[in-house]
Amino acid sequence: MSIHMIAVAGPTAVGKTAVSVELARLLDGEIISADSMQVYRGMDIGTAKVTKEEMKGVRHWMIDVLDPSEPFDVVRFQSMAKAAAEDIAGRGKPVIVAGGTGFYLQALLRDIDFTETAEDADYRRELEEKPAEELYRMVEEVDPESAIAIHANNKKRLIRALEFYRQTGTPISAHNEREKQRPSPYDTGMYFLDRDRAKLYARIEQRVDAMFDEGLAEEVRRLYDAGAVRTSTAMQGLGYKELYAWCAGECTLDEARALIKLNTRHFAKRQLTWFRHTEGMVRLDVDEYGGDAAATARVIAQLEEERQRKQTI
RNA sequence: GCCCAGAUAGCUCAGAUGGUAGAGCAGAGGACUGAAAAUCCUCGUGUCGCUGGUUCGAUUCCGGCUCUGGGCA
Repeated sequence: MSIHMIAVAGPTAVGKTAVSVELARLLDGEIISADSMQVYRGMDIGTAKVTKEEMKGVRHWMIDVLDPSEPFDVVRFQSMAKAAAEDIAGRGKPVIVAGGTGFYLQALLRDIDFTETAEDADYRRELEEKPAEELYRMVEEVDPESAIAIHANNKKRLIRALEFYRQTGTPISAHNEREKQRPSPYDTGMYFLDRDRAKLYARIEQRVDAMFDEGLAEEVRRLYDAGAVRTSTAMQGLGYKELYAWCAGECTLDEARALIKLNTRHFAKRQLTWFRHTEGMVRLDVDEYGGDAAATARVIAQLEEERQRKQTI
């Protein structure tokens, strides 16, 4: 029997946390957080990390598992989350994957194969120094398919394509194609929360203000004083990168606050683009349930039951 | 009250020696398979404040009015 997973996705600030906790209580499940920033210890306010009270006794995984100085990426997430899922399922409980990082959700739910390769920091550094046009020409050379798929200005993805080719001797486009065909090995139901755009944006702004009231600036200052590195994965987090600039004396606190609101809105929009286009994702408008987490969780539980019943027929 | 400068896209502004206009930001849409809260792409028609006049034609020139800055009283 394959592992039963239920994904609760959605843009930042829609209310995923509360819904996932209610759902876990309803189904007696455990939650795996699919979030690239909540894994870091000491980054609580800016990541809107679930508090002990909000957990309501539900066990959470993938939270506070790393120090901000450590790098983190999909592969690492996938292996850790997969182990957690097996642990939970091994005890006969449903796995609830909650989070807004679409890429992570996909990696776990579809069990994408990221062929294990050794880090090659030197090669990457070498590529980073080259202009985009040159990288693009190199990709055209070894992997014309990727050259079509990746925009010539997207250095990050061009570098990855080159890196992949050098490490495996095969084009990443072929690998991607293969992974795309593969169906999920799990029994998964995917739901994403959404709500009126204007309301979502208003919530984001209110939440940023609330974070400042709770001491976001001080939290980042603490990290900064502890020697956080600007280019680290942790410091790419929303709220952290802007306030890092403030710590470095590059802008005022008000400017940082406004930028955080703006960047968070942009981020929410990107998340929505991802989820809307994910095959099998069911959209739930939380406004329809009066923004009530328990009610929303009940709807998901019901849809899940129907989905599973249809499957056995 | 007088003088000066403005009044153009949601915001900040540019522009045409008269032929109905364009950037940045916001906003919208999209991509994404080892940085993903990252990285990257696409999308700009609005009574050019109102009203007379000159003109084939005015948002562009001239007059008046309204409003907003600044200055003088």
